[in-house]
Amino acid sequence: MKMKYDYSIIVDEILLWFEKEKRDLPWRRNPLPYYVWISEIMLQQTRVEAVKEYFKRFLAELPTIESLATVEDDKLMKLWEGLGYYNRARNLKKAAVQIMEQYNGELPKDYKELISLPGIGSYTAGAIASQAYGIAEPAVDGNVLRVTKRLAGSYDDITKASVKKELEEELKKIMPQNETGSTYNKAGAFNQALMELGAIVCIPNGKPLCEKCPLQKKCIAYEKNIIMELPVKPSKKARKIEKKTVFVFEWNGRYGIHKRAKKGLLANLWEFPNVEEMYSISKVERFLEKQGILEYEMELLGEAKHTFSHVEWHMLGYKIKIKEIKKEQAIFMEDLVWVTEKELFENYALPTAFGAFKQKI
DNA sequence: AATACGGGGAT
DNA sequence: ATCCCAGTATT
Repeated sequence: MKMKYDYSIIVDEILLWFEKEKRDLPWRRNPLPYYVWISEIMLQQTRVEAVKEYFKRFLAELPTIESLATVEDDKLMKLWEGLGYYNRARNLKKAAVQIMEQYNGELPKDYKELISLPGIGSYTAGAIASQAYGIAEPAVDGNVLRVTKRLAGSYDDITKASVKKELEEELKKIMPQNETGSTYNKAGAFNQALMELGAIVCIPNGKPLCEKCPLQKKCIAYEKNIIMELPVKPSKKARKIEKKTVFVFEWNGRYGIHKRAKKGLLANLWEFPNVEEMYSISKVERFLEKQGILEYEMELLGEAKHTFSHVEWHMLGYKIKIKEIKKEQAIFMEDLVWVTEKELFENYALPTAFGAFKQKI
């Protein structure tokens, strides 16, 4: 038998706590819709600390929606390099173009219009509507799920979309409305307060700081001493392992890099050319000969491992300094672009997965 | 309802 | 080694 928790009883207390304890974050200084939007996209599945510098640099380079709508893709990717989930950046630009064309260059206020834009789902639509426009829409992220399920002492599986949807509907009913004439954005503050509590008090991984929690007396999980059991989140399945041999080719003082496929992992980003499986030195020698690379110096760059959310790369790197090559045989080399070290570092977005070898260039 | 999609910090 | 982060889009 499932007990409903009445979240309306926490509103005033969590708002008071938030005003006292909230962190000073770059995107809280001036909640313009564009700033809120960029910060919320960057913060998806990404820690606050990681976002701070990316946020500042991004806005210094692309200060307006119009500048985002017209930015070169390579520059956009370079600004996002290392932040991960690169489709977020592509969707940002797609949405910016749409906003210029359909919304007269201004981010819409309406929740349904927001959620129709690429990269904006229920969480982000609620975050923008509430924080930038003061509209009473909930913004349910991982923090909010954790905090509310602990408050309610609920064993709901928070990985289920239905659980998130139900919580959104429940919170929407008790969201504080902004008072007319007031400059205090209660709706935006309430959403942020729940997330802030989740981020700095009711934390994931390890013991939450219940002694610092303003809602301790209203927390069922605390009362029943089941804090560590909540929230319920079934473990995910194991990652698969992919082995690769990565080549850092140097030729006439330039490095050969390759553009990845348009779809899939690290889509459209640059990489050092690579093949499946880990090649021994003798296998590399045979491979290079087949490619018409007749004279070269080989240097073993060693192994590197990179873990993605759903796959793991085990890589073995070789630096190949090419002296002589018969280009007509070099099928593998055909679509390489040869760039200087300076260009590689300044102009081409190379994912972190290749960082171990980029460093040994 | 599952799965793909990055990277890093904390335990 | 595992978890999980101010999630969304696609299958």
